Amino acid sequence: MVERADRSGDRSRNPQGEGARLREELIAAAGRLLMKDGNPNSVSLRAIAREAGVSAPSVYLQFESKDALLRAVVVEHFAALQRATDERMTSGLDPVSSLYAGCLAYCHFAIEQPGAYRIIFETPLPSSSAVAGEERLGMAAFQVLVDGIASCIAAGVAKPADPFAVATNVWNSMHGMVSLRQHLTRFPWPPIDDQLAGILAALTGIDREALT
Amino acid sequence: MVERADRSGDRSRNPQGEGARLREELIAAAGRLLMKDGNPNSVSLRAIAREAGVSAPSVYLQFESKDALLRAVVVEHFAALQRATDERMTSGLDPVSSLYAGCLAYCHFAIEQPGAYRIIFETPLPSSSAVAGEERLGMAAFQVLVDGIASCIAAGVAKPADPFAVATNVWNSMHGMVSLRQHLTRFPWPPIDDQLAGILAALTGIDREALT
DNA sequence: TGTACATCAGTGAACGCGCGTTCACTGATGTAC
DNA sequence: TGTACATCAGTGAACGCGCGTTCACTGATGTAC
Repeated sequence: MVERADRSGDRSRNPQGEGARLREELIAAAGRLLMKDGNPNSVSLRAIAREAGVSAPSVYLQFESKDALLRAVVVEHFAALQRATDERMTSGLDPVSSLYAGCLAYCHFAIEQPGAYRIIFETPLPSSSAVAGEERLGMAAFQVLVDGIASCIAAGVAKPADPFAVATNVWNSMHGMVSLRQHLTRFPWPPIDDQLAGILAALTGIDREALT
Repeated sequence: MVERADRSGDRSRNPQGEGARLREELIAAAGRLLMKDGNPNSVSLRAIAREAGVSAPSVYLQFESKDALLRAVVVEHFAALQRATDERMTSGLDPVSSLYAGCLAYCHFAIEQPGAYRIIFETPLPSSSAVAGEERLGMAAFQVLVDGIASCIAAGVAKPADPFAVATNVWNSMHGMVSLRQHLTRFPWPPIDDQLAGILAALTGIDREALT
């Protein structure tokens, strides 16, 4: 997806007509910074430009403002999270293991890319049309979880309930698990897959033994 | 607890020997700022001093650095959260309604004081002796939840399980509920007490109808 | 009782820094004739 | 084929700002004689 991951210093100018590549390079650079330290608030426009091997004003060739850059970064990482989750969630195996695999993928993404995860859910986006679009995207992603749970209910392996309400609970719980793990690293956390299986079983009524 | 809540401008110097009062005033000022906007990262030392009606250098009469001030703010708000929760959790009624009341108090605190709640769990504290002390405090607070759940199990109203593991799940889920509510305000959230009751019932095995 | 002095809460000016953003520019590459 | 010109990616210097922190100070209050 990202062809060039230049380190600062050895970057050469893009060929004519390809200036827009810088857009992807900047988003990738932001991703690298977010991977290093988990605090998205400390990621400055200048730091991103530096990481991309480019001067700060160059950012304005591709983005209207720092806010626009950050928005693009959020959208990109959100898409990555969605991709990782959906792939597993719709893997076509039985509904229970699909659901479990999808949820586990969500947790792993959050844990392995804490900065990316945090910027998705903690970046304060100003109310604008761009946000409305993102909101629709978010609901579409959430719907995949709702469907996964509905499938389990339909298959008779989860207890009958409103799939939307159950999905809300599952998602909330996963978010709590992964974000507390990020900040309270010394708490005696159980293995993430065990904890997830336990919570999933309790919230959906799926047999704990069926979650591998 | 805080005697003086002076607005900037009308503050008069503390009487001699009472200079340490400024310490509480600064913490209270930080609290007011955190109540207004939920983003703890945007709370600067200068802004806190301004809110307290005092010049920026005055902070250094009470705190060694901005970090020390922030640490004190975290400790203060953490204590407030613990107080609010413990009061309800150990209210002496039957174990189920105590547990539910305690958890609900936790959620309400987080929702009503989002800035305070966020600073407790999101402030990156450097590894130091102060942190170890805080960690012990945190575990003590968590133990109250563990005990509440253990009581329910002992009373035979919650299904037998490791209380520590169940408490971890409950806490994680509550954290997820409240922190996502803060950031995704347009999601169709169910009423917090309904959602909490549902999750609590599922995770502990307590009869949903027993949670009022 | 009055006066000199110590204590102590709090300040104003200044520092160097990194930030987001603007502006006039440079210099390589492609195109027209 | 060579030359003039347009296009376009990217830059360096500068701006005003708020930040955390330092430093020498001010001025009110209490104490000693």
